Amino acid sequence: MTDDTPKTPRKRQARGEKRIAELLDAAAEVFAEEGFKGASTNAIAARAGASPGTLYQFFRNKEAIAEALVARYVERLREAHGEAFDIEVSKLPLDEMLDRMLDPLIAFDRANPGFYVLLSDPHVSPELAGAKRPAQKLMLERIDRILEARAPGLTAEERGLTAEMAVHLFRGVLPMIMAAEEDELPRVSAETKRALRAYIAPIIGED
Amino acid sequence: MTDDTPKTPRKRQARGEKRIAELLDAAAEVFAEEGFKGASTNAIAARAGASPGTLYQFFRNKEAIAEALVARYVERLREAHGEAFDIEVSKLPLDEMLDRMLDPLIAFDRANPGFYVLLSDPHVSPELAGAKRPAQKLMLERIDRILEARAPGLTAEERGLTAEMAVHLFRGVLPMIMAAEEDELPRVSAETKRALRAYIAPIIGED
DNA sequence: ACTGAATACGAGTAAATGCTCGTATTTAAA
DNA sequence: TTTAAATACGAGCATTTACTCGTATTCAGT
Repeated sequence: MTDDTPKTPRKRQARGEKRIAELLDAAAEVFAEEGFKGASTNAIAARAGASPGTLYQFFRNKEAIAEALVARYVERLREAHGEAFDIEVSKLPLDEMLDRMLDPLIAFDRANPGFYVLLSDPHVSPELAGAKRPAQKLMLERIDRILEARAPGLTAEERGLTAEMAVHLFRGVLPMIMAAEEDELPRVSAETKRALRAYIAPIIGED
Repeated sequence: MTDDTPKTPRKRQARGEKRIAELLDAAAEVFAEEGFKGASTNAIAARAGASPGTLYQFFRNKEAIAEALVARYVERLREAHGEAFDIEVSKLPLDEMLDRMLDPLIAFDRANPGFYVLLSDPHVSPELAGAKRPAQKLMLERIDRILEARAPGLTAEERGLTAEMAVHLFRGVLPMIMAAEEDELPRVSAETKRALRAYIAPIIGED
C-alpha cells in the first residue's frame, strides 16, 4: 500500500479551473450560435481569450468540451430539478403544482440559453447524446412518481406516456419562452401552464 | 423586339430533372443525418451516385441545395396544408376538426422524415431560414382564420398567441410522432389530439 | 451523320478545421 | 533559491471541405 497522495501532486488548480470555466463559457456561446458541428475549437479558444494549445491542455478534443459543458449544465440543472420535481409538489393544488414545477424550469432555461440549444441538437456524437440521457430519464422518472402520487389509478404505461407527452409539450413551447421579451414572459408562461394544466387535469381527475 | 424563344434553347431536361431529384433525395438524407453544417456536398453527390462536378452543374452552392430541398418540401406540404387548414374544417365539431387538421400533417411528417429535421435546424443560413418563414407564416394565418371563424369573440392578439402556441405544442410532440412504431402511432396520435383539444376547447368556448 | 448544348466526370485548389508540439512563463512547494 | 509541474502560447500539420475546371459523353434537332 503506497501513499495515495503523491509526492508532487497537482499544483495550481485555481488558474486552471478559471481557464476551464472561461473556456466552457465561450463554448456555450459558440455552440449555441453555430451548433456542435459548426463550432470550431479555434473560435472557442479565441472567444475565451486563449490559444488553441491552451484549450487542448484542458480538453482532449472537441467532444470533451461539449461533454464538460453538458456536465456543468446538468449539475446546475439538478438544483432547479430539485425544486421542480420535489415529490411534495404532488400534494399541492394543480395550479400551484404547475407553478412550482414550471417556474424553476423556465427560469433555468432563460438563464442558460445555451443549454436547450445544445441539448436539443440532434447532431452531436453518440457519446454526448448518451451523456444527456440520464438527466432526461431522471426527469421522466420524477414526473412519473408525481403522477403516481396524484393519480394512483393510472397504469404504468399511462403514466409513462403522460410524462413523455408533458415533457415534449413543454419543450415545444420553449422556443417561445426563450424568444419572449421580459414583459411578454408572464403571458407566455401563463399560457404554457394553461396548456399543460388542460392536458393533465382530466388525467389526474381534476378540473 | 427580338424573339424571346432562343434559336438553340435548353435541350435535355428529362435527364437533368431526374438528376436534380436524385440529388435532392440524397441531400434530404444527408441533411437529416448530419445537419446542414455537417453535411458535405461531396457526400450528397456520392449518395446520389454523382460526382461533385455534376452536383455543381445544378446547384450554385451548398445553400442552394438546401433551398431547393425546402422548396420541394413546401410544395409537397401545400397539398397537406390544403386539407389541414381548409376553412371548411372550422364548421366541424372540434374532434373532427382536429382529425382533419392533424392527420394530414402527421402523415406528411412521417412520409418526409427529412422535412422536420431541416426545418427545425436552427443552424442554417439566414437566407434559408428566410425561405421557410413564408410557409410558417401562411400556416399561422390559416390557423388564425379558423380560430376567428370558430371564436369571433377573440381579439387578434389572443388568436395570434393561441395559433402560435398550438403550432409549438404540435411541434414539440413531433419527435414522439416520428419515433413511434406503426402500431404505437394511433396511441400517440390520439394523445396529441387530446392535448391540443384540451388546450383549445376552453378558448373557443367548447368543452 | 453532324453539331452543339446538356450532362457527366473526378482530379485538383484554396481555405478551414481539429489537433500537436516545441517552447516559454508562472507558481507552489522544497 | 531551486525545481518541477501547471499553464500558456501560436506556428504548423494532416485532413476535410466547398467548389472549379478541363475534358469526355450523351442526346435533340437538323
